[in-house]
Amino acid sequence: MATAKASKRKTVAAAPSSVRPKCAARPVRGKRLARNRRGDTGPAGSIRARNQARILKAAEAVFAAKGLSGATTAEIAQRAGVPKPNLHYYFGTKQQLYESVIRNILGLWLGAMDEIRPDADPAQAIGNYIRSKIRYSRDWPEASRIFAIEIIGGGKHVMGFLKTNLRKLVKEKGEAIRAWAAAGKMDPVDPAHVMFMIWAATQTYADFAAQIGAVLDKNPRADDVFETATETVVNIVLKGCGIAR
Amino acid sequence: MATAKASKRKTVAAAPSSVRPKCAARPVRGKRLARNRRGDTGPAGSIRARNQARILKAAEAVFAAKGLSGATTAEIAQRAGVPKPNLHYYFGTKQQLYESVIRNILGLWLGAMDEIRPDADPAQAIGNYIRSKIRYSRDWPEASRIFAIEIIGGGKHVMGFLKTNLRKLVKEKGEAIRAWAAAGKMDPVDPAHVMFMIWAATQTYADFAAQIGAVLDKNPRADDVFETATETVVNIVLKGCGIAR
DNA sequence: ATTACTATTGACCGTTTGGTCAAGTTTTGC
DNA sequence: GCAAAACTTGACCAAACGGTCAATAGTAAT
Repeated sequence: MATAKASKRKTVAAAPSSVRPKCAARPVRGKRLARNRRGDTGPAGSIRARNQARILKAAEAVFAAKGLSGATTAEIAQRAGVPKPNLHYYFGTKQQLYESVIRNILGLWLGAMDEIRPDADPAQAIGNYIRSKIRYSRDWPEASRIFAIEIIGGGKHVMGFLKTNLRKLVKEKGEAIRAWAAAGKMDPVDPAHVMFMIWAATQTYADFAAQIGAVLDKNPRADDVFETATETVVNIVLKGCGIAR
Repeated sequence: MATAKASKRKTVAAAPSSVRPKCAARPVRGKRLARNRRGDTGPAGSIRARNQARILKAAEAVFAAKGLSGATTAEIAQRAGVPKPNLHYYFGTKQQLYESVIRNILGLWLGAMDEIRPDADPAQAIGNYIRSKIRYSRDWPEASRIFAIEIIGGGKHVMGFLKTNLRKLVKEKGEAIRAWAAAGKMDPVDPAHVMFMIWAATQTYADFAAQIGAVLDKNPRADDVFETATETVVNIVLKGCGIAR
């Protein structure tokens, strides 16, 4: 389809002599042609929305496997089924595309945290939080991997998020945990480190899937792996924190 | 020093006209000049050993921060304080240098596992294992990060290690854990998943140091962070597995 | 001192890569 | 139905990169 259409268009720079007049009258360069990125969402751009989604999805896969520097725009474009300039048309530079992908991911991070509230039962709250984090590792492993690579590399694209949103969240949820401990519902653990432990233990099923699959000699995405994983992590964390059920 | 010596050597290709005779009589190409990489160790090559160590150390730092594809040979060479061709002289290609770095890291991995033996006391054995893994995360965070990036990317350079050495190790140590459970010394947990959890919870202090530092608003390498981390992880895992102390 | 080997390095090269451009087509608003 | 805006894309480029080479310098054994 695309090829058929493309064949109609004739190339113009096919002058056999390789002189090329070097574009004497370049467009002013500075006005920048006002890259038309409009309000981003909105019904007026269904083509825009569709293509952006395709490109973002492809970019997610490639960034997850190879990181920012290892990913090539050509591979992302091919995976998305669009020519490379199209990608730049929608997202500007590779950096900006990466930042768009990261922004998507951070939204999901915060959502899962809502489970933990001081008025809830700790076994329910923390248990459900762990379950949802492991489910998330199974269903969106690529998001987790991109985040992991980003943090390992120093996290400079997410430092703002970490120092504001996430820090605040840890403080809030930490208060809940401290309140539970004060009420004798659990041991007086260090809330932040417990959260680090939960994050690590749950995200490892996305980030280190290759290792887990190799060691278990199983498909790491198999249901029984995730069931045993969930059970193990929930049991150890709850019992380890002295939370009765 | 190096510069002073270099200034003595005169360039030879500085013919002002840019013709360059194109090296008509190239050395046969095929005999390959027998890249002299000797037995690798040995006292006869103290220069070799020193330079290889410098380069490996620099490579470790750069690979840990940027991964295989993000690292440039120029940056590694600069960090090592040697010119780029020197790096190729000792290690061949970037790939091969990377594999050398990886090989170094895998050695450390196995060493730390020796702690776990069936005849030991589980609280001691597992507790010490966790302590040594966290210490390792503090002292060699770069090794952990390289390993993490490698696994996230699919682990193709370490798959052999994972499917043989590590799988065997997990099976062996798993037997020990099962034996402890059978003897009533701990709960009947799934050994492999407990190990995954321990690895995740300990390595996170190397791999995710940037996140931990940002959330805690502290230097993530500070002693008190590591002490609280160790205490938290040891307590939760031991208690969570029903191991009395 | 001669020889043989090891180590050092400036200059270079082919390829890959992110990004641009201008000419084209399609869609939208009126 | 037409003009403006949005979208598409082959061809291209400069910079960066991994890697090579041949000339040179240092070192050790005889």
